[in-house]
Amino acid sequence: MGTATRSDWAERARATLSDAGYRRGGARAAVIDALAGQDCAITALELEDLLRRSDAGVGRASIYRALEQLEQLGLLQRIEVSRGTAGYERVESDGEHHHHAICRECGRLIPFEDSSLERAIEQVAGRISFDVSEHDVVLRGLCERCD
Amino acid sequence: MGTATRSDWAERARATLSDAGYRRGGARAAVIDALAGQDCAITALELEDLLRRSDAGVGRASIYRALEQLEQLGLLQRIEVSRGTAGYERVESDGEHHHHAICRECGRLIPFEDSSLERAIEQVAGRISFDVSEHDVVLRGLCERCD
DNA sequence: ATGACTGCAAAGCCTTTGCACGCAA
DNA sequence: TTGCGTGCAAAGGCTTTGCAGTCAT
Repeated sequence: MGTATRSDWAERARATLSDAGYRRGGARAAVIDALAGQDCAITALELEDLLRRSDAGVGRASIYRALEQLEQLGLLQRIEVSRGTAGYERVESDGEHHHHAICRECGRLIPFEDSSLERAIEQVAGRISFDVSEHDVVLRGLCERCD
Repeated sequence: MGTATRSDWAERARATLSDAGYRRGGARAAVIDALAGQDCAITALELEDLLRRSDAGVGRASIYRALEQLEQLGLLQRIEVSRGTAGYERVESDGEHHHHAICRECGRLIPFEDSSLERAIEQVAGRISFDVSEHDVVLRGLCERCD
């Protein structure tokens, strides 16, 4: 109970965009649907590939524009997945989220969750004079395959 | 006692480079000296400006090359300070380090330390099958000036 | 003398922007 | 009909690479 589903996110994204005054369009709809099916961060170029294979294909610029809009509305979180490349993943309405371990050898992303880490971050956020709206933790090293 | 100083870092950097078979050169020496004087992350282009003003000036390519070498030797940590731009800061030998709150309005970096956060990260590192060599925490939001 | 170090310019890569056309409202 | 949404191509910004000259060892 109370568990957010992927379709919930897509629904919320459409509603939020609508409330923000955005119209409907095929490209952005395709981007939203694709993001709804991801389990972890995906880059703009990976998204472009994915959309070219399955659906009709979406212009690269439209993908970047959609990602930026969704990020600004708090529906996506942007993280750096490799030198100079950004990945995006859904922000769930219930605040549930994970962080990433990134393998410096193969670039693989391993997601993990940790409640005491979250607690520690909340406490830090409370004691510094800075209005924290989001946070991100990255562990770097070698994954079990590359070790 | 036991407190690492900036010159210690520069000294260690020179020794580590030497041990790794690198020769001495003016450009890299200037980069090391400049980094030794920084309190927080600095980008390659900021470093270029800094060096052009004070000393003789160092080619951009040499700066990037030096930063990469120092990072690979574990003497620098690379962090994304803004969309698509990397900042570098010293890695101290005693493991002492800070993390950053980044203002989404003005881009300012506010460093902070937190021991319980470090403890939580160590525990996470211990329980996932991933060989963690470094970690990074970023808080995003508004700084007190922009709030 | 040998090969690393450096600087300049050119190329790369991801991302953003300009512009004309199409579609939602 | 209005002007947002889209796609293509071009431009941007940071970073890397090729190459010839210089300097450390």
